[in-house]
Amino acid sequence: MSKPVLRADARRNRARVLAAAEEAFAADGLAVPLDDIARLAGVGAGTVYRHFPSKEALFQAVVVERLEQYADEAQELIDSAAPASAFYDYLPRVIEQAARNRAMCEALGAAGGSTYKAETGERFRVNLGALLERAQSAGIVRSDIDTDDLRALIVGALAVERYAPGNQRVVQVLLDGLRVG
Amino acid sequence: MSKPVLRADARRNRARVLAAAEEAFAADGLAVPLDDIARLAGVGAGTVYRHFPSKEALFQAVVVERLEQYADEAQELIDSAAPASAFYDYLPRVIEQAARNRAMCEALGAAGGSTYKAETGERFRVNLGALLERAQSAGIVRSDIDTDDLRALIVGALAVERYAPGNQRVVQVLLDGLRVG
DNA sequence: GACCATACGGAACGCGCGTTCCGCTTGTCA
DNA sequence: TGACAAGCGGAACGCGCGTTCCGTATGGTC
Repeated sequence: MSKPVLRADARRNRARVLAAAEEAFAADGLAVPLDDIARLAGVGAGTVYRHFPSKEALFQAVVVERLEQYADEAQELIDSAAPASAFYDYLPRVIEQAARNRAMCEALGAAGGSTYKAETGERFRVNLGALLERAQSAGIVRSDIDTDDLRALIVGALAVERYAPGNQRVVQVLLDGLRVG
Repeated sequence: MSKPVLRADARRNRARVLAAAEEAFAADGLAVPLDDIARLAGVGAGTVYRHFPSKEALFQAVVVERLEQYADEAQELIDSAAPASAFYDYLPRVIEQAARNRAMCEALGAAGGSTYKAETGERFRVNLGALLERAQSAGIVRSDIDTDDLRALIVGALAVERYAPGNQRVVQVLLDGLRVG
């Protein structure tokens, strides 16, 4: 249950694998062959499996790391920015970042996220909800949507971005739809 | 180049394969194994390949058929309904139909549709554009978006529907974003 | 009813990829 | 510095699936 203290080379290799996975998954999503990740990391396939029980688990690790970053960014805005600007700063930024990252598109878009969604990215969800509620209280965002609706909208925006990269107008339509009517 | 006149059983089997493919692709998308389709159609795998050069081609055939239906529906509304109601009738309907059909979600969402998109579904695209322009001329839809933007929005809506099925509110946000601001 | 091109079924093939295994290497600690 | 556990690489395995092949069946025709 605890950490049996990793050997130095093991620690180094683990970091390499994570970095390689981050890059490879971002570019090609879950579809990237695990051997490619191993080669990119400069290790053998067996080494990857020493550190992660499965390809899926490695993917999870990468995704969770990113979701924590997103949660951090949200937290900063919650702490320091006005409700209105915080919300409308954050949303396009997260959408753009995630759209450039196929791993995040697939992870966020996975219908329901069902199985393991429970704890994964909970902090992201909570902070997203906080940003939303503050914006709603400030009267700048329509009040008939909740956190899950917003998350769904982000998924939609990601699909749009992947379909027509860099199309500002379409994402703008989404944002305009959120404003109080 | 022409039709060498199909034998009766061949014609029957071709129809069965198409029907089975329609059902299977709708449920599971391109991921469904071709053997499953063959079994569902009550034929052998070889028979499927006698009628379609590849699984991908069969998928295409199914998708094109559906796109023609969508184009037909658009045409009817163009011919008989007022610009405003035509547009806002059509969009949710197509979104709902396509969302229930994984094949259509994947086909429409395929980034760019690049390779073969040229002619495939062109009639759908054209009619969609007509509905949009009429609604814009009537002053009921913002004028800063074009047909491709609208198509991208549909892709986004499909992603939303698949993520949170039956969520009326989210699709409503999209539609509201389209109205003149 | 017989002939034969057309069409059929499903076994077999090839390939890609996730995962496992095992003989060898290397960091660690006394 | 020697010994041993921890870690490593990459070959090998198993499986799923798209595609092909070929011996058999059958609809159309005279």
